[in-house]
Amino acid sequence: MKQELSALIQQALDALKAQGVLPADISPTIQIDRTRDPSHGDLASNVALTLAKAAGKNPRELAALICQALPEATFVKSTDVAGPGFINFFLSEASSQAVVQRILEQGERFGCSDEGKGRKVQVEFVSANPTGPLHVGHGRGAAVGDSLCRLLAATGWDVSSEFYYNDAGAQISNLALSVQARCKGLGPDDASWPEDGYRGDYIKDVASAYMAGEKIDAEDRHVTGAADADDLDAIRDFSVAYLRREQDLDLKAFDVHFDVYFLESSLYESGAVEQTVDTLIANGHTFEQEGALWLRTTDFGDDKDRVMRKREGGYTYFLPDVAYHQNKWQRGFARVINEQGADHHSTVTRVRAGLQALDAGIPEGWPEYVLHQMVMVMRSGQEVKLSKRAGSYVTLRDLIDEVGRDATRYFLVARGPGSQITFDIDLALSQSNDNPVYYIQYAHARVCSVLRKLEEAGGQWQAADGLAQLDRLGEEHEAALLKQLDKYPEVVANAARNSEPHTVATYLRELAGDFHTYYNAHKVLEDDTALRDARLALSVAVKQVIANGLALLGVSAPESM
RNA sequence: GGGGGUAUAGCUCAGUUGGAUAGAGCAACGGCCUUCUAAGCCGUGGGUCGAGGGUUCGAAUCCUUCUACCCCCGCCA
Repeated sequence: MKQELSALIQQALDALKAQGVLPADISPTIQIDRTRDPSHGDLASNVALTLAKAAGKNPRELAALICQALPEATFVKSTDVAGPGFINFFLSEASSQAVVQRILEQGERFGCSDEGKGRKVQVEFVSANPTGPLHVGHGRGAAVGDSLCRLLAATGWDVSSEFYYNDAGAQISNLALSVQARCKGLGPDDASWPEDGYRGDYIKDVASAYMAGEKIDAEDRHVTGAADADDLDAIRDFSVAYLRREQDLDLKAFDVHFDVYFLESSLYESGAVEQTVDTLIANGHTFEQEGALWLRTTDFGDDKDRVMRKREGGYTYFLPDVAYHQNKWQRGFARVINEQGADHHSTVTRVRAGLQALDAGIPEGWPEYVLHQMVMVMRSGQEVKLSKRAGSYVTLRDLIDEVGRDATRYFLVARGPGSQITFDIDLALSQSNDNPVYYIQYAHARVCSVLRKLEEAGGQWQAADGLAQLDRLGEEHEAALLKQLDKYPEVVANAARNSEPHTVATYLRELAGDFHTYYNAHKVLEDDTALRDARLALSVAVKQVIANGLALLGVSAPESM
């Protein structure tokens, strides 16, 4: 619709140029916006404002001239010059109502687009090391990352979700030692408890499962407990598999799925890390100092140079990071989006710098990052500290079990990643109406309820009947709904393009609000069957869009509440 | 000291990429269930958009200088 209007304005401008009213050498980009206030029509353009100076006319006068020069079009009912010089467009009822038909025809595909054109995109998120259950921060990453995947898939991208972790580093030896200590009956307060060991109770569970010879099936590995407290290698393998499985269960309960699990250790095994070092050296971006090998990341915008190979010979985590992203590049992803906690933001410049230094033709802004801020957890008015080592943090599973998946997901994805959020457990537990996810789901359930009511009364409704009567939708509340529904595909496209899933949540809140208002003001199941059919069509369209939108957030759309 | 983030109603947050009179929810107050689910609706009150300067027809939004809070700044990941 915006495109059609834009074309009309272009024609008007051309006509004015031909008449000599406008200088021939101007070529403005024509901007069309949705209006906020219904009295401003449905769509508006500011061309007259942007062109006024070049045209040497005052904006309102110019707007009037453009209006007069606009060709007739069936979908435009009227135009108006308003405010400082906006051109307001009032669409014909038929063209506003047509959105209902599009929704009913396209069903769950409504809102989808082909913007990605089948190109490959990867979203890496969560990427927690297997040293403990997932906490709320991981939950936020999971909610945002998974929603991004759904958005990208809906907009025509070939999406691959990826989970990256380390099963071999210092953290993992630490884990193995902790489990071993538990196997031997030690506790965190004993003198011989490993320094920096993991103190959480879950370590005890890992130990007893290991000693019981349990068989562990994680998504990407399978291990049986050797029940030998002296075999540290066996303990390590078992512990990693056990905690990976725990995380899998957390993610499954959250309805989050990964296509690929990628091991940091594989980068060493394949020689990718060595190759990366060699390339960086060959490209002349490195230097040696005090026995360590450095990469001159300051050449690429970093604020200081970084060590790649330590004096004692091992690599810092920075190097596998670069090797890993080179690997992603080689896999042919047009876009890579890394969803991480904001505490990792310093790696952004570093990794990009490393990739530039490879001189492999990787774009400067690649990969993209979505960084989410901390999640503060409150209980009884007090902050619960998130500390893996202390083992006293609130796990994602706790929240899902207590609050429910839908509410947890919605809460974690409904706000911009940049905003710090406070997860108030008492509030979430209190079953109060504070959580807007119910508000949205309720709108969906209400439509289902109306349909059930119709059926109980022996009535029937078919899409075709409703679509034939769309011109009966003349109420103000109906106009507002139609306009809101029409906006949906744009919301999805923008959310996917800008990696902002929370805008979908905001949109759904508005749509649900519009529907509740409408529902209270007008009866759907009218005796007048033509009117009834039209309103049912509109209601079913609302139900469809809510279901589509909630699906993008990974939240269910219940038929009844 | 350097880098990043944030600052909008009492509280939690939106704000359509620079548009018209800045919006929701919660909290407060007042109304609406013999009629499709009241997890709902309607109404009232509540704001120097952190502060100053700049850019222009027009700024919560862009630039700049401050202030406050959070995160990062290791040859840890």
